Amino acid sequence: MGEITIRQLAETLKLSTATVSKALQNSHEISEATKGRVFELAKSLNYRPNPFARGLRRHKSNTIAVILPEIADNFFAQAINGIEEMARQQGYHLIIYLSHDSSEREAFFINDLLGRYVDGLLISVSFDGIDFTHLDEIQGKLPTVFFDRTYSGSLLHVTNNDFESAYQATKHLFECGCRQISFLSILQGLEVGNQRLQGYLSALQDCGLMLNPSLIINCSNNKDDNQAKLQHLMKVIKPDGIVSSVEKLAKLCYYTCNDLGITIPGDVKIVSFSNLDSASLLNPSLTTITQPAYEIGKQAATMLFKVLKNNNYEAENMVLRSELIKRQSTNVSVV
Amino acid sequence: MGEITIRQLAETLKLSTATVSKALQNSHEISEATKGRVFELAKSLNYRPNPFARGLRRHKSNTIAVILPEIADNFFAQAINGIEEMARQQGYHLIIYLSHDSSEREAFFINDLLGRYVDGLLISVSFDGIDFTHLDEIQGKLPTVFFDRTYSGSLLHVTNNDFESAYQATKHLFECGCRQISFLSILQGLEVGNQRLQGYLSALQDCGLMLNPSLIINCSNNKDDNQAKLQHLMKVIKPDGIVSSVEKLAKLCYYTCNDLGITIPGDVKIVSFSNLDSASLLNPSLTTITQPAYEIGKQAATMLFKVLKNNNYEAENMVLRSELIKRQSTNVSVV
DNA sequence: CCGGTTTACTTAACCGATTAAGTAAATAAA
DNA sequence: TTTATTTACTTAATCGGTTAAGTAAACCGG
Repeated sequence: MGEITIRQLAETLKLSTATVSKALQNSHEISEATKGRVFELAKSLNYRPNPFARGLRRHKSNTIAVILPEIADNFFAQAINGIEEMARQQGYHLIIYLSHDSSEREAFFINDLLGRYVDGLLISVSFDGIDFTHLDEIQGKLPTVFFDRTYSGSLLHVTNNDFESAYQATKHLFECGCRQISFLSILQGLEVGNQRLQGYLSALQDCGLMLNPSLIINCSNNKDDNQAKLQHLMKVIKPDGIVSSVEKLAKLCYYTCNDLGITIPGDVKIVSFSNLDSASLLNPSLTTITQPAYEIGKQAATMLFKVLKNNNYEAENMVLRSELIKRQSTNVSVV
Repeated sequence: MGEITIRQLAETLKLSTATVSKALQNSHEISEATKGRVFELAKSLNYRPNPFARGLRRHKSNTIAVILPEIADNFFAQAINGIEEMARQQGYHLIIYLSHDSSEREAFFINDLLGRYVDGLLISVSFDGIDFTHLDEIQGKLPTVFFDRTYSGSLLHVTNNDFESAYQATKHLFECGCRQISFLSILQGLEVGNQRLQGYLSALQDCGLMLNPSLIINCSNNKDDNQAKLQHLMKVIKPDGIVSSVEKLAKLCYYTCNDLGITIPGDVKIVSFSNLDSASLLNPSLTTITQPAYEIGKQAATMLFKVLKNNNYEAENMVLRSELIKRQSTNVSVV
């Protein structure tokens, strides 16, 4: 039993497909009596318009795409939650792509999307990022909102107060007595990474601390590599405070400290950007800068739908505030 | 500048659209010379066939849907990773829906999907589950593979050895000296929940322990409710071991024990089904039954693509093995 | 050299909706 | 009463591909 088509409705009701189509759209051209008959039959047969036919004609899919670096990360998982919530409310479908921080994959996905598949795009750009030409190509072709990880050419975006957060985190460590504060940097090519680094640097200056370049660790997505760098940091440089710009590096710190017998927060205090919901259950519980991930997703989606509705690119970029949550990993007196 | 259509290619090359279409599909009806010309032009103009037009004609979208209860959960996040990997390899798109454990939402999504939007479905069913009629409706209409959370009428599924895992976990607690072993039950209406409970019961029996019904806590998705039940459990029933059938209940145990000054693993030992990747960083580190979540997603997707390719519903259901990882929360001598 | 087959195309129908343009009947305005 | 307008439809074109059916030219065996 094939799906119900508009033609079947029309034949049953002895009407033309045009009439049925218009009736279903509640057009003023159609009499109330006819509309009633059409609605009734459509409902009773559970008629669902074929999305391909509709999409072909309307050049609209009621679908938006989300491109993320990864999903097994609390920040992105929560962000998707926010995005999905808005999409569902608006009756949109959500297609998901994971770039795994490969801009090559990202470019592949975007090429696909430009093939008129989706009405809009939400993206948090991948990091391995040298080549942004695929992102430039989007401009004017596909309504796009960047969130968290933006790039320089992005028109619309929702971000966090990353500079301020990193500043605050660094200052917090200073106030806890740290004088050799290390910064675990990542996402160097992206605005978000840069802002966090700058916040750290600015805080150092305001605290009257000299910048020691060897305290800045440029991390990557290569875990072994990061581990080696952290080992070196903890063994040789021996900072008394660490600002980690992402969650996974903080975890790596914990493991490294465990291995080396370095105690947290006794020997070194740690604060990390993180949306780990079990941060307070860690040993020791982790002081975090927690981004409003769900809200970021929600706001980014809201912005996109606004653009789609008004059919223009006018919207105000948003900056949401992260929160510094102090826990044991930066405790002054060890419990 | 609108998108390139097949007609434009045809006009440029002074061919019919039929020829171009066939050439692009590498049809034997078309000469090599012509194919070459077509491919070259298509490539140089970055021609992308309109997916609506194609879908309309072929009744195929190259898209599969995934319906999950939630995403901010390590198990599902990892499962999606596996699914996405396979989908990308097969050139399929992935539409995601979150039921938030509401079968009403789930039914709404499924109704949508039955409107010929997608080629197949991967689903882990929602729990609030009394009414499964929307799942019954799928049968024969939409190729579907259930994973982890199946339901009784499911034809194809990928699951875990949940009975065995719960059995093993319970026995592990027994071997660690526990004699009052509590079971935190959830997903009672679903096979997975039932299997876990049965595994627990079976282990009790084999260990020669009497079943004390008040040790079985029927939890829900209401956090406050669960918390109250756990408070009661810890204060009044005072078990010396707990098997938690999901991650979030284990976390709640940790919080509850913290509140009540109950020590883990001293006063009570805990083992939980969990894919928390920071389980080993918790205080104390958590003994887990860890499901191969990525693999489950991957296998479920593989099964679905097999069904789609062969255009039948023949595939062998899979049962993947979870792993019991012993950590401090079930340590016999406190470290 | 002729009928039959193969090759390499083209023509046209089709997928299922939307919508511009057309039309007959009813109603209103002159 | 006649014309203009409104109402409530229908017809047909269209979106951009796919594919069954048709065709002219080349090829081929007897």
